[in-house]
Amino acid sequence: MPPARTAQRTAPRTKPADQRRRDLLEGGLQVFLERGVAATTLEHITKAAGVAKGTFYLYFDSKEQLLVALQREFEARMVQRIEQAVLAAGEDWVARLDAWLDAALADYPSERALHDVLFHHPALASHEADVVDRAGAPDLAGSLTGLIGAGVAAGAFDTLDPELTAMLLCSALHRMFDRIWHRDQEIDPEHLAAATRQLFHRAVAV
Amino acid sequence: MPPARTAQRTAPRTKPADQRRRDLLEGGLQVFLERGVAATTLEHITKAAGVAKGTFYLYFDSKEQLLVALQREFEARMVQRIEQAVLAAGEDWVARLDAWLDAALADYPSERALHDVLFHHPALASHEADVVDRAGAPDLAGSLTGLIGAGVAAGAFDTLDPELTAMLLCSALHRMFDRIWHRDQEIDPEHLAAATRQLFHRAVAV
Amino acid sequence: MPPARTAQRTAPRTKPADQRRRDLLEGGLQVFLERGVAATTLEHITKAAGVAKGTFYLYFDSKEQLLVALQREFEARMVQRIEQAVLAAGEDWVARLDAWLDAALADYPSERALHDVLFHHPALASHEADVVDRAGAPDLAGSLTGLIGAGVAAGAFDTLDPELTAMLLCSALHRMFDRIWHRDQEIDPEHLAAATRQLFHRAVAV
Amino acid sequence: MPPARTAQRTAPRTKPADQRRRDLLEGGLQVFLERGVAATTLEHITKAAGVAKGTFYLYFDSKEQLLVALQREFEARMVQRIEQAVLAAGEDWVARLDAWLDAALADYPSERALHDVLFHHPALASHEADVVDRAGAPDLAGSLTGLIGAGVAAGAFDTLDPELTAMLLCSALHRMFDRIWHRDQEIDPEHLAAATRQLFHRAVAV
DNA sequence: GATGAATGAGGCTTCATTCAT
DNA sequence: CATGAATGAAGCCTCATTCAT
Repeated sequence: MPPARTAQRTAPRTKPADQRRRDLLEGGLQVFLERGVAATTLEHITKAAGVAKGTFYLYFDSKEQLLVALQREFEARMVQRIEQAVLAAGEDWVARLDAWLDAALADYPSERALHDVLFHHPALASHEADVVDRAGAPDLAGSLTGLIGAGVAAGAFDTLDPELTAMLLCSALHRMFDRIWHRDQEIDPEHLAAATRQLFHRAVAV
Repeated sequence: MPPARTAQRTAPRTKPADQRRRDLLEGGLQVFLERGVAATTLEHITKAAGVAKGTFYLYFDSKEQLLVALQREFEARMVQRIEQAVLAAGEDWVARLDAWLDAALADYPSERALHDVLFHHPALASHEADVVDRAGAPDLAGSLTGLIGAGVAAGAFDTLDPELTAMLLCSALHRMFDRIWHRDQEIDPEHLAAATRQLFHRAVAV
Repeated sequence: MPPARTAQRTAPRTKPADQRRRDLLEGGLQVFLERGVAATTLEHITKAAGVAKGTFYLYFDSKEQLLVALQREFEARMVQRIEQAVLAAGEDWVARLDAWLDAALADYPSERALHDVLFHHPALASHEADVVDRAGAPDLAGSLTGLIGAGVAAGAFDTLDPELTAMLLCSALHRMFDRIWHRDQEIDPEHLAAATRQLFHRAVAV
Repeated sequence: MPPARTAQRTAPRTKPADQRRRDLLEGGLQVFLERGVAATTLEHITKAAGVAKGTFYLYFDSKEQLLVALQREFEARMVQRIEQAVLAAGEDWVARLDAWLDAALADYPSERALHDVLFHHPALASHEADVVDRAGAPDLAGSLTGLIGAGVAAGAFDTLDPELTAMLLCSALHRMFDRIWHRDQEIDPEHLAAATRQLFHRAVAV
């Protein structure tokens, strides 16, 4: 026999921890996008997540930590998509490189706001923030390093230092989007892709 | 309430406006370097500049404005040094490109803290900050664009789009230093220079 | 923002003290009217008066003093106008009383902003402001007291206490305008005059 | 930074919202009385209320709002006392009017400081403050209007415009106390009551 | 007399974080 | 687990007043 229900019992007060964490992450992202990181308060975040202020601290140590978690997620997701594209590109090394670049180019703009908001905050660069352990998080440069390194090993690419080259190319991409976005320059995507591909090819002497 | 009286009546209180502005700029830079932008307060800045709190607002509208002024100065100075190096490199286009790169590589590390502090603050990227007029300020990418463009025109370089290529290379440099610094990776400067030069050369098909 | 330097020195630097005081008084009044007393700064006042900040203190001890001077002026001018109207009213006591009232009613609205701004500031009522010597300044209540007192002496009016009655009637007038203004009630001036006159007449048993 | 830890862990931090609001209202009143509105800071208010500075903003939007709330309360309480006195006065209209006046006269002085402090602040009269919704708040003039209007309807009083007359009489009372207080005139209360009553009677042609 | 750059005390308000329930 | 009232340090900025020129 079912126990007597009390008249009002709308939502269950406890949710699985994972879900709560998700809510916070997503609520935070949303308000960060809406108002910028600096202008976002804990109040906004928790309200967006549908959670009380104190609850936040059950899942994150500080506002800063939420930001870092978000950044990690963002990059990890992007890496994942790119690597799938590379896998789908077949055996040819140039095709693989092109696939890597195309996927990156396709991804960056689609997450402009995200990228923009997350990576332009002192959290990543402040004096203390380096303390945050980022080790092991999948990153773009690592992904490209793997690809170029393998290509070099296979004799398809040539470069003095695969890792450095990968880092340089990744950096170029990253900052380039920053500049394009922040200057509101209209650049034809096709053209941009062509010029970028040229640089990538030349960088590994294809 | 009137300021406390001191026995002495000597020191002139007013300085030329230019000097006061300088003081503030330098005081601000110093404390930004010491404690990071976010942790710096008006109090710190004015104390470092040897000036009363209210005086700050006679010269800048806000903390943010001081930062922007500093950023402009920093980039302008760097561009100036680099262009002088290029001028001194003679007629050869490759030598000029190398001079440009060497000067940049030489400059970046020497001003690491500066670069670091100034360019990693929302001021440059925040939702509202784009409002700030940066037009006309000399910038690195512009400088490289000029060089590559001229080289292409002279038939010495080849690239689909000089401007985009310049931007990509500048971005690569800029971010690369970020990453190196923030990861505390020890990279042999010689090696780094060689790898970077290779990328630059290849980018313009030298 | 650095102060603008002007090379030129057009106007003569010294004016007669009386004129300077006038300038300040009028400049002050103007900005008080424009932005309200609380929102007005010394900066505004001196700028409106076309005078340097320091100069202000050559003529007034403080912002407060300027306000008091303005209040005195305002009331004095009003009293003067009213007494002229009474004088012009002839020998009849009721006609005189009516003249007094009509003049007051005519004057109040025309200086609404003035009255409003000047008399609604703590200066008049603050804990310290009573220190200000207002003795001897011509005032409305005094003027009415004189009229009623004389009328009583002449056997034309009757009231227990001319002074108190005058004060009550003046107060009624003063506050009434406040209320009307601040509630934006539209009251027919004719009607208002009639009702007020009835009160005045009855107050002195006419 | 976290608040300093104290050894004790006893006192409950939260009170019913009503009580907190009360505390703030009373603390505010107390310091307003002690030092005047203009000289009172949030610091003083919250200290007097035994509350942290931030807590204030949980209950009021600004210092100004606290003042307005206090003013409303003061007038409402006074009206209430007066109306009770009128009720107790019986059926006779003149007795009722006298009761109204006597209660008002009895009340004003007893709350001199309160009245003084609360009603002499720009809040009530400033350019923006009219925005504050005062609609529906019981007020003195409204109370007197009711009484006179009813008396007129009953044929006991006569006046051109009950509302205007009530407003004039209230204003007279209000300002008269101001003037008496601020000039430190010693007026015999009996005498004052007699003179005032005469005005009231005559105003309604009793 | 006149100037206006400089002063600096202090106000208001925000907001990350805590903790008693 | 969850809550949200309470905290209070700290920041930015204003502005009446001074004083060296």
